Amino acid sequence: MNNKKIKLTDLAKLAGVSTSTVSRALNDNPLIKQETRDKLQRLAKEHNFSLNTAASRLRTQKTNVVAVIINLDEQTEQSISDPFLLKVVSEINLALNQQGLELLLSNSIMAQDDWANYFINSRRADGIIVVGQGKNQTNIENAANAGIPLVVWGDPKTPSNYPIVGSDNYLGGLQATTHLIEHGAKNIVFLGDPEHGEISERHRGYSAALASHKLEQHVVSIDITSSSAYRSINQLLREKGLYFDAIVACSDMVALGAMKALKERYVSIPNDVALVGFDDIAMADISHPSLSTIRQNTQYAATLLVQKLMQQLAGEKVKSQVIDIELIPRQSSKR
Amino acid sequence: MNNKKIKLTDLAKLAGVSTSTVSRALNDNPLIKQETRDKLQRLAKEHNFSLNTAASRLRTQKTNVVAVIINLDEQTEQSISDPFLLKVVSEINLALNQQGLELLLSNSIMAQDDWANYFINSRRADGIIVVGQGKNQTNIENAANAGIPLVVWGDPKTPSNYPIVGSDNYLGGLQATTHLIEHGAKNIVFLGDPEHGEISERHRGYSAALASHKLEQHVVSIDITSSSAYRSINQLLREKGLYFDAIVACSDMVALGAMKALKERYVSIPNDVALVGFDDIAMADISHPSLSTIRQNTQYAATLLVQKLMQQLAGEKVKSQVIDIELIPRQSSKR
DNA sequence: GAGATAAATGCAAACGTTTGCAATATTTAT
DNA sequence: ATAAATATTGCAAACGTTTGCATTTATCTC
Repeated sequence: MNNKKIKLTDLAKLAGVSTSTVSRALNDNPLIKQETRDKLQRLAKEHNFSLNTAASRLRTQKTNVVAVIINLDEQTEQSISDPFLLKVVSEINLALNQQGLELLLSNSIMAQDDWANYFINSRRADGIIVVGQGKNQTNIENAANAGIPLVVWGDPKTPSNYPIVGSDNYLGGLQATTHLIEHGAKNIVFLGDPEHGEISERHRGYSAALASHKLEQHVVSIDITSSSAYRSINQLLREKGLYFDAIVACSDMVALGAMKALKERYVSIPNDVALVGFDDIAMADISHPSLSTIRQNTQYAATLLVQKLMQQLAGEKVKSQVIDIELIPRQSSKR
Repeated sequence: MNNKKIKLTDLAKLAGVSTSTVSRALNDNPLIKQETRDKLQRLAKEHNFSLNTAASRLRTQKTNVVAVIINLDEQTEQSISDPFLLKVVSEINLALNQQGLELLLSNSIMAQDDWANYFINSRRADGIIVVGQGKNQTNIENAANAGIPLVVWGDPKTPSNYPIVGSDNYLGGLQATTHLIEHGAKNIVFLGDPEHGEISERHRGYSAALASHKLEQHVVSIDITSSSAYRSINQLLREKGLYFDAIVACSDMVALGAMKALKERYVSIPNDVALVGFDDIAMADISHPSLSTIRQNTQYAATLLVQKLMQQLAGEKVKSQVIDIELIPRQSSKR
């Protein structure tokens, strides 16, 4: 490794041209003759030179960084345990990179409350992608009101002054429930917290499906974790017995937690209880019986999130967008 | 939102003090009277002011950012599907934040090959945490040789000129295998790629356990994905029948994939085939039968990784460190 | 081949902090 | 009360790019 850190000026001296030329050449500015550009880029590579991003950011007032905030509910440990959220982040990372943007990962510890100030005013990032609406939208709303580029992964039907990209949760809930009904279910439990952003829409879909078949609701409100599902189904069976014949779970992890409780008590799936999850995480296919679920197209969602963010960066106004979901029927609902 | 972006100078004017004083006050420099500090910090908050990180980074030559590189093997889709890696990242994020550091997430798309140059020379980050050794260590070695602050999550027993934090994979493999032998297994399959960094050590442990009991090896080399495991176990059963009575899997996801294949063919777990995984992801406990596994203490690992990185940033030399693993016996190996 | 147009390069002023050193205000010792 | 020591604050020069404008060089046009 060389003794001193080389900078743009040094490179310019070496090449016998001005710094302007080097700067433009390295940024592939067509003002500079192709030949010169090539030569300088080669030189830069040779000398292991990289533009100092701190300096360029200061000068250009752009960072090419996007902050991704995993918006977890206060104490629910959803983030760490649920592969789905992390998968979304992973897809966003890919989508950002394809646009030459970098991803600053953040849970809500650092950012505290004032996202606009912490991320944007401070020039840490050019825009924000929030993953998950959580129960409480005030943080998001404040950021949006501050007029910063912002996109949210969540339920796109939620009325909001910021763009939300997400699945058609209502339809998802509806389809999942209808699917179970069509397979003969009469007493369908909804397992999940109907207060929670995205999930409340799924619950609405569930309600609608039941209503149109004159069936009764059975809502069991729990945290979005498999262990919470496991415990509550266990308790239910103990205290009330098997009063239901199907479950619509608010996520696959929740469904899998429930599944375990059922299997342990020798409740047959899908014969005694049919089951549909939400998300289509890898485990849904791997579990046995495999889990019927509503697939969310995270990859498409990620590109859309990034696209909408970039449009905002370019000054355009963008709107929420609903992404189609898809029912993936597997063994857990086959009778 | 205000019309103009306010800067340090403006704040200084507002308060009737010099910029030096404001700068020091906001950085809580004890040179400044406590009273003044409080006043200025309050003023900053009032005016929604945040230091421009681009400027400070340029001036201080520090970013307080750490790049985390998910080091995935060329085409294996491990990263996206395996919850374990993402959990590690999540823990690292937490550990970094607790130290006031931010996390720049990167898969190897952006960074190309020259990590030192891309992340450090360019002042994108102060140091690098690499998650996973992969099959090929040259990228890591190059970065290390460039003399940049670097820590790797991997197998700490790998000889290297950079510090590696990771579980005692050899012992893990040994314990998993011994555990199965003690429960009567005679023909134990090792399911995983013995060429791969961390896994090769697990394989060595497996070999050692077999050797000391005079048992024969059965290595089935596969990608680190559940679907790959599913397919290969299926194929094995079809082509060779049930010639084994236990499996040591190189990860939980792999174990779960295998489990599915077994269950589908009505091979009883653990009676016909006992199973031990590696990682202890959430699903291990939720699967049915629950999966015995070797738990990796990711949380401790994360704090250690961050600690060692910070020591390097402070100029110290640090060494690799082995983290204890723990056998978690569950149903999949109980006979 | 001269004048005009277009292409390529250079000059120098920002961008918004931090910090060594100098300067001033405050306290302490005598 | 004065000198010396200490606690606070201010001055001004960096940090390494980018970019509008001026300048030089090459290419046309007639």
